[in-house]
Amino acid sequence: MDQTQGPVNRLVLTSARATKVMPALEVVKAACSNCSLRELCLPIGLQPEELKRLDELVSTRRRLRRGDHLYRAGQPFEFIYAIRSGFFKTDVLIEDGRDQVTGFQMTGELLGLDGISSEVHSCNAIALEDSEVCAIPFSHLEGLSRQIHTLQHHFHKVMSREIVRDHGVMMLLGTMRAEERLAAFLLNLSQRFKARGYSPAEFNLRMSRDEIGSYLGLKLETVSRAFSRFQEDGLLAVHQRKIRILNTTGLKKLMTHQRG
Amino acid sequence: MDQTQGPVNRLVLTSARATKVMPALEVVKAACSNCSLRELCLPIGLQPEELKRLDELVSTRRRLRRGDHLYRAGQPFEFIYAIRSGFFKTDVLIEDGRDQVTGFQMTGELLGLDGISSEVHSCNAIALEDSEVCAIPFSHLEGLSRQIHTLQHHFHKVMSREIVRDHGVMMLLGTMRAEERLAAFLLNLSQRFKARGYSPAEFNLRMSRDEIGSYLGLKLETVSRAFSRFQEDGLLAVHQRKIRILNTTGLKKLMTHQRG
DNA sequence: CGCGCTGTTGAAACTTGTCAAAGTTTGTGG
DNA sequence: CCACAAACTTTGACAAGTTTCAACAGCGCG
Repeated sequence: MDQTQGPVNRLVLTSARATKVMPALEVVKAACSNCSLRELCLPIGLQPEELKRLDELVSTRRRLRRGDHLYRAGQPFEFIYAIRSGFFKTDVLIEDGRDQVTGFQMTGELLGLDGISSEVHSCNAIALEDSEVCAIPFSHLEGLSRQIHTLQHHFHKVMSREIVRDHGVMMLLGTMRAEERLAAFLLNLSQRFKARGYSPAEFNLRMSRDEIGSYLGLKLETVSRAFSRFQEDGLLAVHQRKIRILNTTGLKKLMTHQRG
Repeated sequence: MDQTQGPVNRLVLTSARATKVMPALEVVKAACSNCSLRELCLPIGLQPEELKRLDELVSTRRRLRRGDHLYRAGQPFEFIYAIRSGFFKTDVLIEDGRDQVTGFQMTGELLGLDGISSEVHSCNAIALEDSEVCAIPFSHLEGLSRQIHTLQHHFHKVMSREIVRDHGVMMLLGTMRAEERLAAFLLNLSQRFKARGYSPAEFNLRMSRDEIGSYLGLKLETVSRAFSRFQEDGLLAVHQRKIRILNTTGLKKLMTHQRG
């Protein structure tokens, strides 16, 4: 991630809630136990002993270049992926050619949960910048989570969180108008960058206006106009994909403003 | 469920009342092993021995009248609920007063998965007709699924299926226009009724136009107009909440029709 | 230095929402 | 069992928001 500002504090937290600060950072090897993301990712709350056993699962690392597919809809499901670095989008396609971005995923988040239900991936996952993921064989994960209660519970929480997130997006798509959607989108990104130790006020978008539009159920022109409007109103400074939030409260107010 | 046509195959939806009337059957107890839904619900694929152990979990039954809340957003999460009979909706509310229906659930489906992530329910679940559910203490379910591989895997599939379903709704909300959304909605209901042994062509809607609209991201007037249009075009026969699908292919074609 | 991709802006067209009124059904209490 | 109220549904006319189409600007790359 080439954030405009590097990590301002060293990680960490899961949801917007728990905050914890880790002072030192060891060298990263291909193991959860010395991964800087362990408090953000799957290993949350595990004991050192348990962590070691998780290490054995995460055998494979995979590097992707910008534009590469991590997996495609229709491919057999085998792995859950944890994002070590980088930025992804997932999208679904239907026969008639329409498609929609269903999410943007960043460091510490899991990809592939959609594949469990039918043993086949139901969406595409595409790297929006050079990225690295840990591939976790799902059957092994199930095996280990039968042995480690904490891991099991945490995994269930992650899946549930995804469901709750999706409900939020449904809400956004179903009830908000264009500018409200974009405000909600930016505030969400801001919060997630913040949670990862980056500036919540200034960041680079990894996705195009078209991809934002697809995610928000809008045409790219509408997204572009909303950006312009926000800039006119002094809420943002926008230079291409570089965003600076000037007025967070203003954005929040706009987002929750009753329509009409 | 007062379907316009009873079950067309032998999948019997038992209520306490129905049981009394059927002398040949044993009295229905609060157990999965003699529940007619066991092939639709959580116990799929379990061995008789394993089924017995699941029985011990499902201690509580709960009856609800039309309009009753099964749970409310903000309440502590403790149970997963399996619908034995009836029909539910879930909805989310945000501060500014907006709300959205996030789903309609029927027999054999699970409710409450949203609560796992934060130990608190994130939406309301409301009965749209008199209903009955089995309450499954989630911690027990986790415990048992650490012992029964099949149960664990099936539960993961159910959660994943919910995620995939949500992606479908996002697609619908993000890319489809009003009539396409309603067509998709009706075809989905039709399919689910069919899976339960009811007529896929003729059914009663359990929800109001307003609730359909909320789910589809439309105003009730728009839903009403779409129904009228479908009727004019000979796709449906609509009498209040009673729907008869006259032309399934027509609906499908309409649903997948490119916009423009 | 120009080409291609991405983003911005304008005007017109289209879809859906809003407001309003009237029709229909359901539920309740006399 | 009827009458009335409340809730729900339908329909029309108009307004608002978003998309579509089109032209152009800016940036990055070869």
